[in-house]
Amino acid sequence: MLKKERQAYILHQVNLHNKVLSSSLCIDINVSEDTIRRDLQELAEEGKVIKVHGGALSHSFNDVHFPSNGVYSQHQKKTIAQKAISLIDNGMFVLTSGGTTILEMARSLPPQLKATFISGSIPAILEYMHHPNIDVILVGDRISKNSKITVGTEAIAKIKQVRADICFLGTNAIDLQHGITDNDWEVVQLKKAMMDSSQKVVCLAIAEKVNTFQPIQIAALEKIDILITELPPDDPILKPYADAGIKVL
Amino acid sequence: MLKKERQAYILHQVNLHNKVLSSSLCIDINVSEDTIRRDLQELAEEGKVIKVHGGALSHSFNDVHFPSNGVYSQHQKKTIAQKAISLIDNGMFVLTSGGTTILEMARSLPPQLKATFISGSIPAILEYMHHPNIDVILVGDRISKNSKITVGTEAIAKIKQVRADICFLGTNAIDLQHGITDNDWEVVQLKKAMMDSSQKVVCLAIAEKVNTFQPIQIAALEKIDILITELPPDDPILKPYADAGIKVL
DNA sequence: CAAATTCCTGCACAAAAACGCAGAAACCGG
DNA sequence: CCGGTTTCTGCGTTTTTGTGCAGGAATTTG
Repeated sequence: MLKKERQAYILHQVNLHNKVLSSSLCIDINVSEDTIRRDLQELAEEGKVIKVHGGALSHSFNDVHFPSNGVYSQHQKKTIAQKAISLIDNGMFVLTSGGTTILEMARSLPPQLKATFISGSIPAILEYMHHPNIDVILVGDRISKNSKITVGTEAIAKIKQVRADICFLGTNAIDLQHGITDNDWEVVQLKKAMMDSSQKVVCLAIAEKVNTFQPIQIAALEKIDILITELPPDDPILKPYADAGIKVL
Repeated sequence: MLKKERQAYILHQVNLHNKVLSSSLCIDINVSEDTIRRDLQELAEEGKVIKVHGGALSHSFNDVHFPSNGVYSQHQKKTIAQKAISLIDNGMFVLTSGGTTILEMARSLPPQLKATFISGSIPAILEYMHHPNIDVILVGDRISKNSKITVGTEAIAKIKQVRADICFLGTNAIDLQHGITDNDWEVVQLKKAMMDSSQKVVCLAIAEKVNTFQPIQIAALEKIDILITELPPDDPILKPYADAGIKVL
């Protein structure tokens, strides 16, 4: 990996998460801490970041900026993202839906990962685009402004042409009786198609979505291979899902 | 392999993957590292790539370069955008390419305008999405990271299905002899398809691009209906284009 | 205050760049 | 066809750059 490339990645991470730890960076990029420190120093001299003990901060974050209520939920999503990423190997074809959990996953993808990501979600695509080694395939069609995702028959037809290794679904609601459910008809159609086109189906859901349901069904529980929440896999809430044959992470 | 041929190949690789390693290039093309380095140096002097230790990067990496000349050029682009917008009426189907000029147009669209915009450019799509009354159709396919636009046969096929009223092309180079030209083969294919699918073809070009040319031709002058620059229509530089039958705004 | 990180300095090694040079190919005007 | 010139390419050699490592200093933390 080239120096500039590394620095661009660091900068992206800093601007994204407002902070970065040199320790985690050198694991991510797989270089020595010295290199990271030198990079941070260089970026600091150029005024791109603020170097502090143990890492660096974004310039904008210098002001006391409280990330409102998002913080805790953000942390939960990071946990989910990490678990999800462990399922992705080099060379895979990955289908993803939209949603903030997926977005968090996109942001946390390790830079050395080489894979092909397919999605119709604009925010997710933006993240994938910043990644140095990921090929991005955009599913086209009409854009639904509120979900920021492409919807329609063309999009569905395109997804059906794909044979993906794995599919990550941001999940709005999941319960034992109704399976995974949602409230946007068009998004539901899309997610159905994505499930059909993938060998493995992974649902990402923060715990507060578990055991809730929405009006429209996407799929029954049996269609799900893996369920990821921020809770430990043996949490009693998740027990029924494991019993139903779903692998819980 | 000829020098120009080699450089075109390198440029293509850079535009495709955002980076190239001189080591891998000299294996690919089967020449010495010196030759590659000399090529990269040449391309860097022409501003086509950014040379770094170990290879080269596409311009999209140092986005720091953008804001520098941005201010003045920005004003010119606003002028162009205003002229372009005057061509759009309610109910129209509009095809647009990518590029900063198109982006400026997207930002300046009057909020009451009701129209359908079709594009494969991610930045442009983001702007259209924020507009209250515009329907957005996204052309899907693989994303070229450096031009932030979808490229490939699928994208072209989709565009060919469209019958748009008007098509706006951000133009990298235009001159009397070669017509409009560009340096990315895939983008060229896309723009060709867009022109074929539109009743009217409008070229947006800041004056410094006029009377310059790039290696790959998109279309001859005759295919262009309207040319928009920031200059007044009667500027002597534009006279030959008006004489060639193009409407100059 | 003590332990654990993290940071800095100098150093060594490897990879890449720069430089000069020479052979080969293309170009060209007689 | 033929010398002379220019251009292009590859090969050593030297210089620069990037990276990791080992120590000791500085810092955070409990």
